Amino acid sequence: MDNLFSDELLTQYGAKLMALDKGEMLFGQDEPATHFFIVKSGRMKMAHFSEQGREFIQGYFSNGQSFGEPPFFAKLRYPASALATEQSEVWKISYDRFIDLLREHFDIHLGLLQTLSERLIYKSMMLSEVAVEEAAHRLKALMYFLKKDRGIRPEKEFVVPFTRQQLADMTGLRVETVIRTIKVMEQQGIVEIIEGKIFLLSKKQKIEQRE
Amino acid sequence: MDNLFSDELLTQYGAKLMALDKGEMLFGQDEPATHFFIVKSGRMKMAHFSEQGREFIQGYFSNGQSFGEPPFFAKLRYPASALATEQSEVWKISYDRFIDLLREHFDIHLGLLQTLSERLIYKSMMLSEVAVEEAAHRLKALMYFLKKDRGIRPEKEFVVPFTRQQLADMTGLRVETVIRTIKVMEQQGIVEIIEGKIFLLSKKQKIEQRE
DNA sequence: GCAGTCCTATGACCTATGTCATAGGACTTA
DNA sequence: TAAGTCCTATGACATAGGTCATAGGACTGC
Repeated sequence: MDNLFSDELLTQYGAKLMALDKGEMLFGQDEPATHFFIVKSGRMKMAHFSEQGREFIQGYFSNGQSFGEPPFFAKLRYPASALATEQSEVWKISYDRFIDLLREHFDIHLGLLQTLSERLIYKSMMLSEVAVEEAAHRLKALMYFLKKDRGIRPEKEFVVPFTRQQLADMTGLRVETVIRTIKVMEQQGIVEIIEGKIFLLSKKQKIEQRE
Repeated sequence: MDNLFSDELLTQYGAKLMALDKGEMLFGQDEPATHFFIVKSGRMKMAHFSEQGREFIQGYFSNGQSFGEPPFFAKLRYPASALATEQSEVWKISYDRFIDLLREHFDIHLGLLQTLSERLIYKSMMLSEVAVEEAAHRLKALMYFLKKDRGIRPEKEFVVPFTRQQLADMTGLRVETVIRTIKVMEQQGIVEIIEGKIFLLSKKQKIEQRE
């Protein structure tokens, strides 16, 4: 999944490789979407900033993942900004040549449909979580989604690869609330905290812990 | 937009027409997505229900609009339930034949990518709104989106086609909060309330009102 | 024509989470 | 080796919006 494009294919259809330093912005929210992108190396963050400067993280993208497609296909403006969280290389793709690529590669076209579908499901899930659930429920839903998304089997534990600040910015909570809620979840045996790292326990581990 | 499929084409690729009474459920959340659907007549609502019974409306779909594609393409479970809000007819489409349809109709395939892209932008927008903005901002963002989405020109006013309860269920607010917030927005000259209906004013009207 | 349901509306009170202040540890940079 | 910066952590307090109760109007079905 999410490795639909080989470097050769991208070059063949006119994609250009761009280098970004850590912290550098690739595009800003409300700019017209003239291109879309695929991460070759490093990691990109898509985030929205409110007028008061509050950040909401729409997603992280790394090796082989594409981003920025929705406004590109819908011919609209980017709803969020894209920033490199570390030194990164991304392929930059323009419209006409890419439509040719899709026309000539059905499997890629279908794969892209699937990628967008998966992302839509993530957004739907998070939207109903953030809209109606409280802090602990939101955090649990996000962590279990991440675990499943990374292909970790249910019976294994999962080290949450984000800081509390990042979890806060993905769930619409404040960092203090995440810290406090995670602590409560530890007491409830849902997670374990070892040297600051959050371990999401499997059901089996939860039962063992209770004994 | 959103009228990619003719009845003939759908019949040709094995779609079946289903009739639904008002209030009837087409599929429930967490069921495996074996089909996806296109509205022929009437109106469908996609909504998620929390364990406490709180409803969150993911969207409404009517004439020619498709729904249920994301879990269908991602081969996952429906993240929400689909209910008829009035007597409706929907086309029911199964996987294999539909993939053939896409293979043989590039424009429809691309159109579907565009449809999902637009929906992804709506979700991204609502997600950051619900996550970090307060009641009035969320309601404004939703109403302006709906206005634009229905192709109403900015200089024209827009009659919001939803009840306060529906607005609440689309923004994660409570109906009392929506009622109170809309009243404040009326005092601020953002909307006008005539016989209970909410009129979203254009900028021009706002200025006139202030005079 | 009236019982039931949905809608808008408003007052009183409550609470989950935000806000602000402070602090110590780990890591990076100069 | 000191100054920044980011991270986790905790206490005190504030508040937006939720909750609950109540009510009148419009509409629907019987």
